[in-house]
Amino acid sequence: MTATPPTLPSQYDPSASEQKWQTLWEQNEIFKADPDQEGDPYCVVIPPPNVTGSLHMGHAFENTLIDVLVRYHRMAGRNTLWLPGTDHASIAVSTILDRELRAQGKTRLDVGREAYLERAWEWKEESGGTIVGQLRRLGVSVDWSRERFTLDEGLSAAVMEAFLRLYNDGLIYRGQYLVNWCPASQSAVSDLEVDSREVDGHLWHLRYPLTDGSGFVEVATTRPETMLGDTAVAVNPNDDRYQALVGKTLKLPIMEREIPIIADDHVDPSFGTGCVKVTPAHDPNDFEMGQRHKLPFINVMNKDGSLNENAGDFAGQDRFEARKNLVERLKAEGNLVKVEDHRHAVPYSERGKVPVEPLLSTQWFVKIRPLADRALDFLDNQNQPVFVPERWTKVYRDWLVSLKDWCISRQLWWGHQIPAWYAVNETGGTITDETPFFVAKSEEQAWEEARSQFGESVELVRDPDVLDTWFSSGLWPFSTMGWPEQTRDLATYYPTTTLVTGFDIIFFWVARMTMMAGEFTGQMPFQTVYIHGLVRDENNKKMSKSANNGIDPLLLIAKYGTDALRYTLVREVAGAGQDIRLEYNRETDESASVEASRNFTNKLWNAARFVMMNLGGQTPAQLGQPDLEKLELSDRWILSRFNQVVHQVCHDLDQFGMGEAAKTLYDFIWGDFCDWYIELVKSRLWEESPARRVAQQTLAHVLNGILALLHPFMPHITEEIWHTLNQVDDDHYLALQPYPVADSSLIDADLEQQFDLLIGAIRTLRNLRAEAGVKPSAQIKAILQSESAQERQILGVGRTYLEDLAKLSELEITEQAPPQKMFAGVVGTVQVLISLAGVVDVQALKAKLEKDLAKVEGEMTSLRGRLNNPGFVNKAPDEVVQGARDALAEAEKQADILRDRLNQI
RNA sequence: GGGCGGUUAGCUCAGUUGGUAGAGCGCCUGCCUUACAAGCAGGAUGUCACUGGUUCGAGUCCAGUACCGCCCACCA
Repeated sequence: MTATPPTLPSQYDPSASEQKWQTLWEQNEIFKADPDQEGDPYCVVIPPPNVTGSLHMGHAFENTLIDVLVRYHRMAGRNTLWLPGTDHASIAVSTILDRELRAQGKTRLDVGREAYLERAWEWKEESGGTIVGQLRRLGVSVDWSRERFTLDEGLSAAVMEAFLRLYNDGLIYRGQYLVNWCPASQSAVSDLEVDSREVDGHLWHLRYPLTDGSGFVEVATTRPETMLGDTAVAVNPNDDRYQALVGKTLKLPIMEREIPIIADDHVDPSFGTGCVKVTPAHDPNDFEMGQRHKLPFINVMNKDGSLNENAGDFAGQDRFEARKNLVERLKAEGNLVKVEDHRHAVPYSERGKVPVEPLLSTQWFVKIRPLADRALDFLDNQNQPVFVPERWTKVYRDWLVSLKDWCISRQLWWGHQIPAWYAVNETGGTITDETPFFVAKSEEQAWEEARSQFGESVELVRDPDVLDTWFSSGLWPFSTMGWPEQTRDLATYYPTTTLVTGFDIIFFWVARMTMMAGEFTGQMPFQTVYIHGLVRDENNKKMSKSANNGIDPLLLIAKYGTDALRYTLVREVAGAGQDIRLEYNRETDESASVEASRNFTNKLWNAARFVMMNLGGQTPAQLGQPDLEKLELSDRWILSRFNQVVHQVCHDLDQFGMGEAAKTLYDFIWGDFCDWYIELVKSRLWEESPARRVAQQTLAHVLNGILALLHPFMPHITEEIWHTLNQVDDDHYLALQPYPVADSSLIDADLEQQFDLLIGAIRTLRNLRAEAGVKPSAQIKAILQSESAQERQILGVGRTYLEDLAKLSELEITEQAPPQKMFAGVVGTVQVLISLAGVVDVQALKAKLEKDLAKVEGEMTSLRGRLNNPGFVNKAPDEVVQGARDALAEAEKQADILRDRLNQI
């Protein structure tokens, strides 16, 4: 299967290669975790994508980041598990299925629970399959043998167990409270599933007459239809204007109901008239006031958003239609004082996209304070989990502090059905607030308990509602490993090491996991939470379905390859936690930044091709490690640079600096390795000699190292090249090779500095050639003059490099400046001269020298200014002062050389 | 109303513990040089948002201002 170097095409084709490795990795189960393997465990659970369709760019981004970390740690020797899976996404999938039914003119009630769920599972298979296929296209190194789904058997058992334990501990209760009701999905939703939107609405001022006929009270409302359920009007107890009214009663217009005027601190006397209508069954504040003052709770609304029989004449009308009609009626009766335009926040259902209605209903709740307080305790006393970037800690903490009880029941069918059975025979065959119920792990157990309490004739009906999706997701880090059983996986891989997710999900998911884990496992479920930013579109807009501005990762993968896309996403992420912007042209489906990464893959491909074509058919193993005794300057330089880079990349990755690591590798591979080392080594490769062998060893060694270093970022192309380079078969994989470890004995800062002089000299020579208009192919004579013996020595060692890369036919290295008229430049204190046989553009030469001189003189002025400042000389650290003196000396030398040359013209 | 990010080359962004600014893309010039034209060589480009402060020295630290963006929040 391994190709031979000469047959490799000059352009890398990702499409065949990527699929090949994805298949081989999976078939050979090389990412299958083994709890008995040695090494410190490193475990990540995937943030399970919803089975609502397909993956978007955010998923590609997130899973790429995870894969970089996971592959790095796996190669670094950790016992690694990345556990994949998907989430059933109760509301989201229900919304899709309901829409599908509606298109057929049906509702879920028409098809029945069983058929509905059958369809839901079909949908899950389809969408889940798509998503899993897309994850494979990303090349993620997950353990597919451990793939889980939040609604599969094991996880369902975990959910039941969790519910039961919380219930038995008094942390789950059922009761009638005001919930956020979404009339579109006809279900309760949690506070988090509500978005507030600024809406241009109105403020209706209504007039309620006093029962004793002594006048009126004016109230204002943004939802006039709720007045049908008013059971009081409230004023601030300290409001002098109304103190006399407190205790009196009003006659509610239309309903003709007598309602009291109460005093409550909640009322802000400075807003509006200072009088507030109180509708305890339809407003969260009023609900609390209702409780405080023991007011009646009158629910005037049905679950579909229409008004009910308590709304009198308006019964049966939709809430917005009723609003219009009611306002007309109030106006006709003279009780509408005025209508003002009013911009205000309206709570919208995140899923249903309609305003939510605070509605009184019976639901299941998790008593959250004990759970939240435990998570806070872990955070405050043990700093767990650690957030990266650190600033998210505060966001997480603030939220836990202010958290209220969590409504976990949803009036839907797709999900974990609540394990509560009602003895409906006790309440006339239906489930009411008073129906006795049994919470049990199984139906059998419920029956058993029911019979022992109510006798054989008891009739049981299971609660039709399902649990909030996040209830099961909250258990994900341990339920996926077999909890509540004490499994080998749990013992080894739990708590997990790192969780990678977006900030938008800290509340929804991260906090739920920490609370659940604290309760059930007594530990935080992960050590570190790495929070990444959003992927924004080319206009810096958040990608969203509604804006239809998503960029399909599959499209870019098809065009540029998975590795190119992955690399783009990672290298953009340098500022950890920052949003990233993806360049994209919607006309052509092209992305300049992904193209740049694709070019990088091609660069690597060709560098590898060059190396392999010059190894004489030998593998790195056959060539052996570079023979340190025989290394020449450029070999020692690239090995120094390489080890420096290994050190840097490992350091960055250990600190979650994936973007920095990616950039470091780019610069090293393209700059140091391709632009310099390969060019420098070429002349040695042309002919058989001992020098050639060291060059081959070094090339092979460094390339192999590059492949390993880059593998977490670009797993496919590196795997492909690695197999060809090393001529190994399908029983070995780069993905399982050890990550390079820096050999600090090969890092030589002095040598690198010396090498910079050579590079500088070559650059100066090339610059002179270009300025002088010398043909690129022409060989020329050059003189390098320096008074420094050390500089001359370095230049001497690098003589062939200078000759090769600056295309010199002759090179003289001298102490004394030659008098001839020559084209000149300067690097360090080296005077760089090229001869110009015949034609010299004197003006060009003069202009160049003057430009260089001006620059150097500017530098000198600045340095002198600093050194003449006693404050600087006395207070700055010695090495800084010395550095400035050295720089000034060099600049003066350079200026001398340049002036000298100018004078000669 | 609270809180958090951001503001650096035409565009997208880096900038480590304070020591006079970098990359990619784009642009200009010249090259199809036997790894790569998805390439090579050379070049141009910046009142580091604004104001003040600390310091010998500030893109970097402190205070404030402006603009952009995000999160949280029950003003009817």
